[in-house]
Amino acid sequence: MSTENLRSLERHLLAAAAAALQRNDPSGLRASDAQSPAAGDLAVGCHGLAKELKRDPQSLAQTIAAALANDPRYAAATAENGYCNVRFARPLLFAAVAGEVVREGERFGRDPDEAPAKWLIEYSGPNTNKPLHIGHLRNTILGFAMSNVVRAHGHDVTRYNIVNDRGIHICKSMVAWKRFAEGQTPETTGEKGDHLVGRLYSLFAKKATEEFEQWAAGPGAAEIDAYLAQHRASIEAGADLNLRKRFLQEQEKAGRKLDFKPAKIKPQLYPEKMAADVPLERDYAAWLAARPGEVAEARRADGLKRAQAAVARRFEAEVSQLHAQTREWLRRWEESDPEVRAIWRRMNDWVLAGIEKTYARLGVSFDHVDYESEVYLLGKEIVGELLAKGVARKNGDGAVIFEQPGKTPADPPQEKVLLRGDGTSVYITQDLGSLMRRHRRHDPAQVVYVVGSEQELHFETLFVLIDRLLPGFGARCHHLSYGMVELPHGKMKSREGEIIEADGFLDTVEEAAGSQVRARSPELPDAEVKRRGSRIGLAAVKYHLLKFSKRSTVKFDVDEALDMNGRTGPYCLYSLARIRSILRKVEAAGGATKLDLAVEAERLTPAEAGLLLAVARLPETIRAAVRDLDPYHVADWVYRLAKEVNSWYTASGEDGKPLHPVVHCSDPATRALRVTLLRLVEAALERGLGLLGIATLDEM
RNA sequence: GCGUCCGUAGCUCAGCUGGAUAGAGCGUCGGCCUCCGAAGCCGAAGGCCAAAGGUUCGAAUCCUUUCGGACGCACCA
Repeated sequence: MSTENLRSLERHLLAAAAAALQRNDPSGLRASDAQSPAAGDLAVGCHGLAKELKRDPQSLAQTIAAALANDPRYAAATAENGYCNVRFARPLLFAAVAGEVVREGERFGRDPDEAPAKWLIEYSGPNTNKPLHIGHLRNTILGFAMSNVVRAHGHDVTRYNIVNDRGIHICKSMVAWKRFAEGQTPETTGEKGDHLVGRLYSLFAKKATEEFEQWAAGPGAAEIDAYLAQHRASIEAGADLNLRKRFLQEQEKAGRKLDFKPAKIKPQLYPEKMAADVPLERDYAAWLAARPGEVAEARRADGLKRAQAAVARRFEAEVSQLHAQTREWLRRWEESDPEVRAIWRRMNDWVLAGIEKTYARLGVSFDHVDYESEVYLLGKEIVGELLAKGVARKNGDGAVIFEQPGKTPADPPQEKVLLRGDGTSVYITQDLGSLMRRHRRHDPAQVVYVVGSEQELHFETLFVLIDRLLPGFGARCHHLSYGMVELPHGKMKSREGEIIEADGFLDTVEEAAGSQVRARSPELPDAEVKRRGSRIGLAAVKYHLLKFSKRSTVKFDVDEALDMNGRTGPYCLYSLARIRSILRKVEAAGGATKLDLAVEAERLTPAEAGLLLAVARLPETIRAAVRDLDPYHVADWVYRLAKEVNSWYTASGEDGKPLHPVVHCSDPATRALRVTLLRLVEAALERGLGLLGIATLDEM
């Protein structure tokens, strides 16, 4: 069997093209996909070289085409628009693609030219005060897929999880449990551990609000009044701005065209904008006048809200019993107080057991788990080193400060706190600790953090800092930054309970998929319906989270995620299930005859050659995904291949007869060829979906 | 104010190391189940690629400015 693959075919092509032009190397020439299967397999673009030689691209393409016409490797070569479109000899193309798939087997898709390197990839990062929500879902699915893809490229990947198991938020759940729910355990309430603790966290928020409201209605009332009086002007201005916003939104809803978005109004820009539309301003005055009671109420309520928010800060810090106790528990935790540590350990175990179950159903895993409670002390040491090296300095109250330079002359340097004045650690202290520990353990060539884009600045700082301690290492650390997951009506706010919690959401999708399976196959046993529904539902969710490039913010429309038609996970699964169905029928009919490639490959139609080319593009797809740190490319490749094969096996001629029958193909040689082709596509789809963390199905 | 990212079809998004008629899904409209699975296939309509300048033989892609949007600029994580 040939040892060639698409890439070597491409290299030969470029070399031959360069030789035809009497060039020593193919610089200035670029190989790309042909415009359509009918045009050819690949194309050599001559524009770059034409510029260099000050010649017409088309004449270069013609010279190449003429030279290739005599080369047995090529069945056709034509010049068009400065491109030389090339069709490989069929047996060569088939042998190269099939050879690579068979040769590589499980490893199909790797880059043989890439030297394996040690990669660390961190993703998921759960908190031990609540269950996973869809934000974690995007992170976890993305990180798991990325680690699969980097591994498939040929690297040695270690998957890392970081558990945020310490800090004030954990103490809130603990205080809520101790005060309001002592005695409750996952066993007594029947809840999943993470859900129980998450409920306690919400309970804390609820109790804290009650505490505040009680105080605000009693002893705090005077303080709020004082605040209102003191900040009257700005409060009224704010309330008026909100009223205007409401007015403009109503206008837009009513269909009135506005030349700017009312969603966010910059007060300083506002007057000119409004002046530009005087009728609008006049209408606003009328709108206000028409509802005096409502306007007064809105102003009052809005003002009160602002005042309360302002006063709440002091309340939390100085008055609240609940918050005081939480801070006390955090302090006791750092002092290793036995009672606090025991409760902490117990509740963390509940949460982690629950989250572990969610990972299991998602089919994701990790090689190492770091706990922030274990690395923050090392982090403090690292900060000490930075201090000793003069990278950081202490400020007046003892906090350790790093001054991060700005990016432009207009960008002022920023002071980042690495350690609080009281010696307790902050976010970056812990990351410094875990990163250093990982470096010592693994000496990785590359480190990837899968974390939302809102933390870009944080990682920039982290990498700059680690680079001062380990010169050169900072450049090997990367932040796989991805866009947020938003609900249809806006941003998720976990404190207000406006989240889609992962387990419940997965249940919904799996059930929805299951009921479709049931509708299509009424005779199926329940267990099988459940199994298929679960796979299809998970495929839908995972694909939905990987089908957009990482930068894109995902508006999490549940209906869209539930959609099983079009560019979705279930579609890809369906495509593969159909191939398998055809292959089963072939087996049942006695299998296929042996393939004599030299002869039968000539029967390949352009669509079939296109299918081969699509399969062969996995390695370069993986290369792009690793280059961009974005598994999206693989998701796209899977869909395109599924689409192409779907189109191929359903294609019919004018008479309505299938153009590419397999089971019913009367010519055994063509049948053998198609069976082989389908096996290649099957293997490729299975491989691609596997990289995305999507488990496939034989039947749907 | 400063920084990062973004503005492409009605909607959601690809394409962005400059090159062949700007692609896909959803939605809309019209076909296709005596024919290997209709979670499917085929076709149609729909775009001054935010705007204006520039660089270039050539710009959705590079540069500048303006407008619009998201995120960040905590001794929170």
